[in-house]
Amino acid sequence: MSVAHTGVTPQVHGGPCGDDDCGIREVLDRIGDRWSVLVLVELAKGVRRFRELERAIPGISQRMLTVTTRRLCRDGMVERTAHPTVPPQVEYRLTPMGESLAGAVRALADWSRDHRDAVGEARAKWDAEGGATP
Amino acid sequence: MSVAHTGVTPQVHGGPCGDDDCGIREVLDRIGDRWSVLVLVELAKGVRRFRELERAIPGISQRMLTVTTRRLCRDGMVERTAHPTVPPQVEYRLTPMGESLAGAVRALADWSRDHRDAVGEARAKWDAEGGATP
DNA sequence: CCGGATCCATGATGATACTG
DNA sequence: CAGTATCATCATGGATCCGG
Repeated sequence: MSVAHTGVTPQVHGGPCGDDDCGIREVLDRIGDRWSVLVLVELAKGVRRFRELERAIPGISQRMLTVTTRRLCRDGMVERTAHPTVPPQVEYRLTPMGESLAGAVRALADWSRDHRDAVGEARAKWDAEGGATP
Repeated sequence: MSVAHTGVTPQVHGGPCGDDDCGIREVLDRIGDRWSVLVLVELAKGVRRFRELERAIPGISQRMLTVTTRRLCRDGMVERTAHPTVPPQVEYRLTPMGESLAGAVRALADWSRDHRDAVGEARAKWDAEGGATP
């Protein structure tokens, strides 16, 4: 893709993928989209309001923030608290399970940071050689 | 992209994550697609040939397997060895970096299995309540 | 401020047929 | 066996307008 999307919800085409899956697709179907992890990481820093999340995550649109938070709520990762004030005030915070997931995600992020350069080199090499295998 | 959020709040997990997205998007842009992790997990079991991978991953098409393995090769996760025999014989194996990534992915898969039920319940509850905020 | 609803562009994926 | 090529499809996500 440049991995832009990847279904967040199980696609209609999804295959059986029985036990070979290791359940890995389960998570990726939830956080593999463009924004979920970013919201997760931001909320791991503390309680946030809608507008705060929007400002903290450059490039996200109102719609995608709504869609993403809602999805995370549905999956039990995020808790939403609306105060009936004027103007409206809504707070988002991670549930214990959400915190747990954020921790697991952070491990992967650490891996990414540690190997960023190596991946870049491998890619540059591949591109320079035109995809051959010398 | 630079982060614009106002203040860095104390970390919940102790990990700094101070910059931007912690680089988490970097990995997800590589393995967040539908097939990469499945190929990764299968190759973590040992060397595989093209057909073997195809059979081991239900639902993947020839094209997507080609695209996916090639991408993993380009990023330095997989090594491709073609034997000039008849019929052709091509072997794929993880590089050390690929093994490393597979390990990190396995951790996430473990999380997934451990919380599968909890997520299912949360989702069922949400759906039953029509997305309300009880 | 916090969204919901709609239209639309894009790109990942799938199906199928064809080579070496 | 191990791909390559081409076309069709459909979710994802962006833009925008509207309402509470």
